[in-house]
Amino acid sequence: MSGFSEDDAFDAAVPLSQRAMAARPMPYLDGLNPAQREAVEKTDGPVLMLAGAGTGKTKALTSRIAHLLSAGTARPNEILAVTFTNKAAREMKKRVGDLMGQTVEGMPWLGTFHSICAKLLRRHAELVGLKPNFTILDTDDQNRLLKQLIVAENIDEKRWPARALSSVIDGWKNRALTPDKVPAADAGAFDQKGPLLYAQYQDRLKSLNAVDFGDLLLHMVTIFQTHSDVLNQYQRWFKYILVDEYQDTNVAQYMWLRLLASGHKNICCVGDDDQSIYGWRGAEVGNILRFEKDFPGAHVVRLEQNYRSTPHILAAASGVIAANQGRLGKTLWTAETEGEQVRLIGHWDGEEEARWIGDEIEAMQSGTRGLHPFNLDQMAILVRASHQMRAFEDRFLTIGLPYRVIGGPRFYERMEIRDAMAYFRLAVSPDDDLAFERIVNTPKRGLGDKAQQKIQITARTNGVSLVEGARLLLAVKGIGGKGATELAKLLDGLDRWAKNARNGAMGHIELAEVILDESGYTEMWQNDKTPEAPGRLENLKELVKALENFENLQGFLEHVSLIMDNESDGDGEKVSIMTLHAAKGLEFPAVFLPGWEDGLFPSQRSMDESGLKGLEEERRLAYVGITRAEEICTISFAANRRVYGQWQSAMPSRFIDELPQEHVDVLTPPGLYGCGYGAAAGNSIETAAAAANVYNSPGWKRLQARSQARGTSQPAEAKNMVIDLDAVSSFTAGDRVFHQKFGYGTILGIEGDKLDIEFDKAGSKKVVARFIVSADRADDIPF
DNA sequence: GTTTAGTCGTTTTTT
DNA sequence: ACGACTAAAC
Repeated sequence: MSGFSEDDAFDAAVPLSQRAMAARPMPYLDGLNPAQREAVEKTDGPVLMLAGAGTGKTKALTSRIAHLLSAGTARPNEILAVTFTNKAAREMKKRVGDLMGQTVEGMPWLGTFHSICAKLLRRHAELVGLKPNFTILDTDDQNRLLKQLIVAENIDEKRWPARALSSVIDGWKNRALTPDKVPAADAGAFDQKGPLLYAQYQDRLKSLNAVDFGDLLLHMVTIFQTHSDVLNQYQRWFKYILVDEYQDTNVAQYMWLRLLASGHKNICCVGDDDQSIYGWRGAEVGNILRFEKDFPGAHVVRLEQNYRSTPHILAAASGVIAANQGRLGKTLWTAETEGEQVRLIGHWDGEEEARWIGDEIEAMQSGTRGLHPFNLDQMAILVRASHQMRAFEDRFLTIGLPYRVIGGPRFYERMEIRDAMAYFRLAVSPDDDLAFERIVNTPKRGLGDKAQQKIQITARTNGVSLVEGARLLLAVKGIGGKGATELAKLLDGLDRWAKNARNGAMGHIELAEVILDESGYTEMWQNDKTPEAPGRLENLKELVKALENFENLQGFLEHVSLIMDNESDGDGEKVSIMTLHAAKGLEFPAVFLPGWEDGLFPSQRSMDESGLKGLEEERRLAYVGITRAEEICTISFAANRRVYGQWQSAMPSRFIDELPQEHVDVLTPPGLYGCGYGAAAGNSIETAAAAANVYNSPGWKRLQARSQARGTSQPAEAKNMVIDLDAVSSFTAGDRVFHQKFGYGTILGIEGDKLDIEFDKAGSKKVVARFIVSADRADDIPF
């Protein structure tokens, strides 16, 4: 194989300054504690770095790379360093660069599992029947393809939806099972048709010259297993292997690593079994638990000194996680002695919880909580499930508290971005059938199901792409009316754009703008009156801006499927709202953990589906949540919550009882629960009755009284005392207005700096005036 | 072919 | 409660 030629260029490129560093002292070792130093200096043989939360894992990992490089033990291109996310990879690259005191030229093999596998697979694509320029399908493409197969098999797609099949198939791919290796035990999957459809799907992918995310790993494992010459090359090449977040690896990733490491055995895996929270998507905690068996003679280093949280917070987290079985075991400690206890408070319902947290954030921001003032960026709300975010969004919008939601749909999987990309893909390669299907009737061109079917049939009978099929169909007048003119226009445009893309008559950025313009796609959103439309137009602008970093459309498309992140909402100080999963790896001075109720957290579904295993993963999630906090950690729960429209009461999370009392400051007075109401209610009528009771119950009154007395519950209105009269005075009752989230509405009245608005879709709300735009100006919100 | 009513399924999410 | 998606009416 000639696989290495392109990277051999790096050999000669090792700068002299870098080679000379071997002779210099090693400044990167100075800031390390003994355990970290051990993890850095023990370079040879298998090493397991058990790094608890906040123990300087990334520091150790990057120092280790710096050590290998500056001691001359390995060249940058001989180190394989894998992460799970692009963000982590970027961070590591940057920090290695910082440590080396210069930009490290190279490190071509520092990246995510997927991006590294994509790179490898492009070199060896032919070994699994692909061309090197294969396209990488995302989940949406994947589902549409599976749906076609399901329909073709005459399966009721209602009862057996494509998403279910895709998760079955992903499950197999995560376990490195090709269609011929699916175990008999799984034969019944997806109504007995799973294995068959899996095989069909793989064939279809091959004929499209495409792979899905799982294939990137799976194909490489297959290649390594069946072509020992290729495997041997890489075993020799990658002298040192480093793996981040090892507890999150699935079977396929594990096999891939083992195959690569079995030569030199210089593999260093970093992880924390207590932070394994991705079991539901194939991660095997077993991988990290088994490490010493898998790699005999493994050296285990424990990083246990925590630099992030106060002693109380650490103790609370330890208390919770201690209830789990089968841990490798770590005891976090800190040199800190000061700090607040973990705060715990119960609320009447979810809305009150959101109200209280909003007030508390404002209080902490202004420093009226007896603590130093906190910046909004330093505070975060971490929830179990994303639907919990809504209560906070609603509340914060009403009181005018700036917030940012982390997570949600990724930039590149938003509808408008995917549509635009489909246009670009077609301009670059007109035979991209999936792209054509996507945009043929977007914007509406009068080409519905029937017209599309005709195109499909024409294309198939002539053995050509859909674009060519459409052309043929048009030539024989197989289609008429508005659809025909529009289709002709589209094909015409595609030709023109393709020509421009090839000859480079205009810059690729300009070309992208022209495509979006001439296709009528931009116009479609400009005419759209839904509240999302302005945001979508903005996203399109951002997409075009992102093109600046690439040479041409082709290059952009090559990388975008693996690399695009949504790092857009960076401006301004805002409170972060995110799921516990999204918070892993982050830290905040102040953290709010709402919704600690049994059934919500731990999630009932998780416990039902995975039993004790599920519960333990939920507990690790609790551990992750608490350990995100540096100074203040506030856990809360609500007695009642509206879930799927129905009021339900719940018991406080069992995890709350696992918090060690001496490290918790209980803001909740006793008596809210267990007074013979609420908890035992069986149906909604009883619940409603119980609810009415609770409101007047002595326990509830005590809770209210005590909260007032302690000063935990007073609203901190200080900030809103200054009424923004300018903002208010530009409106009068009856005005038509527009709001980013709620859409269009009519002003009912004005109260202070809040406007009482009846929204067309969202109902009536009181919203701070500065979030409101007059409806006739909604179209030209500056982008 | 497009609009509108009705049903269904609601964790967590990267690549 | 709500949003997404599908089936029937326009």
